[in-house]
Amino acid sequence: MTRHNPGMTTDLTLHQRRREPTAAELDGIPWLKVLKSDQYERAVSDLKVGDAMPGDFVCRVGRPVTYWFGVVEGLLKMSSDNEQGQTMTFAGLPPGGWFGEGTALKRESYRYNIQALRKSVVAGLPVDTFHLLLDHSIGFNRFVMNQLNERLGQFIAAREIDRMNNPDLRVARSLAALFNPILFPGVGDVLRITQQELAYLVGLSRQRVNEALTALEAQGTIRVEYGGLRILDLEALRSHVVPRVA
DNA sequence: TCATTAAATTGTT
DNA sequence: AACAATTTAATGA
Repeated sequence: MTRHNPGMTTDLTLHQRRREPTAAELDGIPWLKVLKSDQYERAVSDLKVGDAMPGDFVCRVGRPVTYWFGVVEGLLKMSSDNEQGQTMTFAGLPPGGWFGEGTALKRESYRYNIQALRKSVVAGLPVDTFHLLLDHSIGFNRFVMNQLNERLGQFIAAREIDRMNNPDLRVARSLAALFNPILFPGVGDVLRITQQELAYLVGLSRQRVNEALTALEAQGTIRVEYGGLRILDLEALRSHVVPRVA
């Protein structure tokens, strides 16, 4: 697990900067496409979006669940505070990612902090609507099931990443997670992330991340672009073993 | 639309 | 951590 202290305390985005979603934003919400017209209408009318500024909290540990959240644009991080008050970052959340279905299902309280790493657009579906869709839409159930299954795989992979001491491998596997097309269909071929942001997520220095990215590019699995990364070979990122540096 | 300037990001030590 | 180089975004004529 990676640790760092952002030291910011802002309020929940959907409570503060809430507004109606635009057509383009609705288009970026993957599960809307599986709904039948009446359910679609209901979902769209209940959906809210909010603009999150860097450091803003989308949700916090212990707060009662109000929404099922998704990333429309930008980059969020999922983290948790340990006893010593340090922050452990579990995962980065790029566009197209929806999370918290576990807690939404059980109507519990949030088990993670979700915070914006950069200016982002966050969407939220009220829990009641979430349950309504679960009760009436097979397509929605299938989406959520897929989501849960894929995320389980991601968490198992994350534990392995944590044990790895090779920074190149850590970066590669973390990137593979961010490029997961099932969990984050909004990402596509180019992931918008700075090397500094990636460094925060994987818990390495920016220099070391830069080095790893250069190696991955030389290997032909990604291409480094200004403010983002282009995926060329996802399978290689997931499994390919980076040559040991000695 | 283009040129200039500021800001952000990257590459390197 | 610091710095230079590069790329993008913002500004205004």
